[in-house]
Amino acid sequence: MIDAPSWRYTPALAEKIELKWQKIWKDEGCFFAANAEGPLRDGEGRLAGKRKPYTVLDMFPFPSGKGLHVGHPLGYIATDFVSRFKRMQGYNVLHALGFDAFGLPAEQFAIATGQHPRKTTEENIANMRRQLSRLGLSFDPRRSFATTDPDYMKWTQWIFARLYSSYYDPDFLRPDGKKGCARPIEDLIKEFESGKRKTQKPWQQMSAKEKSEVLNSFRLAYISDSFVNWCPGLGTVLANEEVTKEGKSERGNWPVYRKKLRQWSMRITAYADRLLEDLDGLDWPETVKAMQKNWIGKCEGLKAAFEVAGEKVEVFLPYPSLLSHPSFLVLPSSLSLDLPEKWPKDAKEEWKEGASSPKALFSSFKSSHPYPLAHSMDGVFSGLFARVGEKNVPVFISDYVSEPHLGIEGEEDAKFARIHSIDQNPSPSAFDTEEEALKAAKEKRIGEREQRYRLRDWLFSRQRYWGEPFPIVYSEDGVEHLLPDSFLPVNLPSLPDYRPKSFDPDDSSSLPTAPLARNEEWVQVELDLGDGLKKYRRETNTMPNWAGSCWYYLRYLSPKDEKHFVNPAEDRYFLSPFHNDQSNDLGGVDLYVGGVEHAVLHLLYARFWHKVLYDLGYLSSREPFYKLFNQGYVQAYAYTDSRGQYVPASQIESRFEDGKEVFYFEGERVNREFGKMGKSLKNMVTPDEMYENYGADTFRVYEMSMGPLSDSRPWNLKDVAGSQRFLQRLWRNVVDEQTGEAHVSEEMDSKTGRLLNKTIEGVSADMEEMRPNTAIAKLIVLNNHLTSLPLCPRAAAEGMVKMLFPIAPHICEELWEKLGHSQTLSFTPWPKAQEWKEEEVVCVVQVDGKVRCRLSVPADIDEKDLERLALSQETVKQWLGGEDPLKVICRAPKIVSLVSRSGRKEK
RNA sequence: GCCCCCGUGGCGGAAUGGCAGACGCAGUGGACUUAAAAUCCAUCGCCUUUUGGCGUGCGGGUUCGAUCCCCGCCGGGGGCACCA
Repeated sequence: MIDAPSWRYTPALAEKIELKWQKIWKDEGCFFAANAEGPLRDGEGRLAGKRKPYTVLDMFPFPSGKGLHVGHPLGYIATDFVSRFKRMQGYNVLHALGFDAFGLPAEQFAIATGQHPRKTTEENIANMRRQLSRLGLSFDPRRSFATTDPDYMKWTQWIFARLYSSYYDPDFLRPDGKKGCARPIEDLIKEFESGKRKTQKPWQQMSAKEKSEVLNSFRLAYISDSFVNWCPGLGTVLANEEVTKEGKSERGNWPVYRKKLRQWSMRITAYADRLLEDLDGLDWPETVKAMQKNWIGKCEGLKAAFEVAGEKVEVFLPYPSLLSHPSFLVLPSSLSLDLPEKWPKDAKEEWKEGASSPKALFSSFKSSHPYPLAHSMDGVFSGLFARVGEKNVPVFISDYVSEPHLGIEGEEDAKFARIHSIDQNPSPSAFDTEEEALKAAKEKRIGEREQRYRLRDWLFSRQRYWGEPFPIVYSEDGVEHLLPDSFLPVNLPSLPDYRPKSFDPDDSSSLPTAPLARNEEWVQVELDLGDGLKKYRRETNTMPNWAGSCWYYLRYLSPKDEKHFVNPAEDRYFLSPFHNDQSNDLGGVDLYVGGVEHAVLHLLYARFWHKVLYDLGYLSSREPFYKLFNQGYVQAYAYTDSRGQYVPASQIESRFEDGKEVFYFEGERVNREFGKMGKSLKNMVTPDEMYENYGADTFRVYEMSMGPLSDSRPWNLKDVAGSQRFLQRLWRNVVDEQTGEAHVSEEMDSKTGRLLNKTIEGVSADMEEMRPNTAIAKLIVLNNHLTSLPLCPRAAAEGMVKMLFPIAPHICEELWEKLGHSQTLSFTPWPKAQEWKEEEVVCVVQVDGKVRCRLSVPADIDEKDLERLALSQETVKQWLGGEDPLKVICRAPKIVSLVSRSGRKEK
């Protein structure tokens, strides 16, 4: 400690260097991306909007109250090295980070800490900014915002208004010349008024309420009656996920009831075809494409055909898996159904209606429900159609024994439900048991491809406080009215108590109420919507937090634009098709990095909005995200003692016993497990600890070197030392630890030159393909070689520093400066490999597939010469047993493969 | 159950048809040191140890040559959950 040279690359020096460069970058506006026009045009004069744009996007973070662990920044470090790499290649890189701050988690955190969500959200954002800023990420600070900012919320509401004011015309030509386009609802109204499009009752004779109903069946954002899981005990509507199999709430175990509720939806089903078609042109992981395809519903189904009581029965199964599922198949042969007394009236009526009229049933399926027959029970039974002769009859496949929503509580009740839902004469002549029916169905299945859209419209209302209010009011006749754009944003009123109301848990007749409904002063308004001052009631539901995350990437382009949600010139400059190296006409963000957990919903919703905005002429690109990359997760070891309790992972001692690693906590042997990083498993490591003990650069290098970016990997604190040693060695190679001055040689030997060249070649390819782990390995090889030299050649040092800069920017800037440069590395051109020829290469000679000899040969050796040379080798002759080879394969200059006569015989 | 992905040293992982185990961690031996840390050097799949033999979950196949391509198993992970 006393003897440590004053210029050793210690964590303390690393911190000093890191803070120094972070300040310089900030003061110089180093990461300002340049817009095509307007106030953000000049990007600090460096780029002047003339370069090719490159947009790098991180998935919108939610500012959690729990703080970050070392897994969270993984994706940000990845996008940062890509951004820095692209800047060095001469691109105008747009890289920004905002915050997705509305939604249930934010509200729950606020409730738990007894504060207002706006306050907790702002605090959490500040904390997250602090933790991230210490990483030295190259975001453009001018483009950051939160979804809760009134200025942003205004445009979210504005986009909702466009969706509400549009309908989908399957025959209208859209900008790319194909059929099917969103159009203003006014066009539809004109068609109704002129009689060009017929309605059941003449349009002119309809009441405002009737007109509203008709239009809502066309609007892309529409209001209708849908089912929800209502839990009076919690005073809230629950997601299906939050309801247990017993039909109770996961939290609190309260009864849950199915309720019809008037709420908002998005007509995403209208875009199903296009959402499927355009997937093919995207540079996305195949698994994510498959998940979206599966979700949208054009999946393969099975047609099963068999006979029941002399009649041919065909069944289409949208889930191929259900046939072999341990479920049972019941086939009624008539349409008369006797439904259980216990079933709610609604469900009974819908059931009968659906069963007796296949047509009605099919249309209701298309509009909102995934299963043709089971919609009234929604997932209780996977009800399907069967065709018996000319008749359509219901088929049930189920493995549920209990369905509390319908009053079916256990095995006995479930049987009751089954028996009553099938025919009185269940055709015993065909199948005596369900197993037989299943077997027959399996054997006779016809593997035809069928299409059904299972995709369902997107439920867009939440009975919650912390979300965007709808720009909607209701007149006294119950008809909804859109607020004009000049009324936006509709801000949230502050409520003394924003929590959900409490109800009698057993009162099934109660209805959920939105917290906003409690503020009568806010709800009741007097407005002039063009026909004089009138009284209205505001919509009291709020939007889900998908709303804000559906379009944030557009706002980064022109964050302060007061006239547009995105400035059209910036949209064209940054996102239009072919805007840089994109090979198709879809356009969109160049690179989108985030977790695979958003593979379906977020990505699907954002694509849907993007396409609508494209149809309406606001955007130039057909897709929002051209390339998608899913980074893996950082997992961590956790340790349990003999009682199964978790013990702090940071205090574990490992020893080697009989060649195996074993673990001790306070002298007691403990077990090692593997799982998520977090407080509950006592294995959390925070970025702050890493900054303090190693520095941000070491942390960045470690996270990027752990393995392929797309894989999940275990956090192993011991391994961090390797990354730290690498940076320390690099530092020592360039800087004299005693004086702090650069000590390099102006000469470079040819061996170092060749290795440098080879490294540039390899690292460039690795960076391009987002393989930082192998790039770092190659840089370590070069660095280890430089360590072995008496003095590091300047050219090699400068090459190293340039190549490592995207991953470990601070130390590289410092070394670059010490090497005598005054400009930041950020815009220094990425090194180019020289054209050079190896003179001599090693050739491998194989006999019967085994390497028997190595030859040093001229790189441009001719195949004949190489063959002759190989055959003249004594060892080769020995392995051939003195005979001529049976076969010779020569791939000059790398390999000669010989097949011996004896080797062939053995085979 | 169905679909997708993945199985390589003690560990994280390299190599995508051409010398398996790059690079890092851990381990072992040594140098330096009063000592420790740090640093540096050597070693580091298994068996024989000398030429060699065997090794990428298992069993087949294609090929001059297979971790890589094909077929069949075994094992692990993810999706199929209307959810933020």
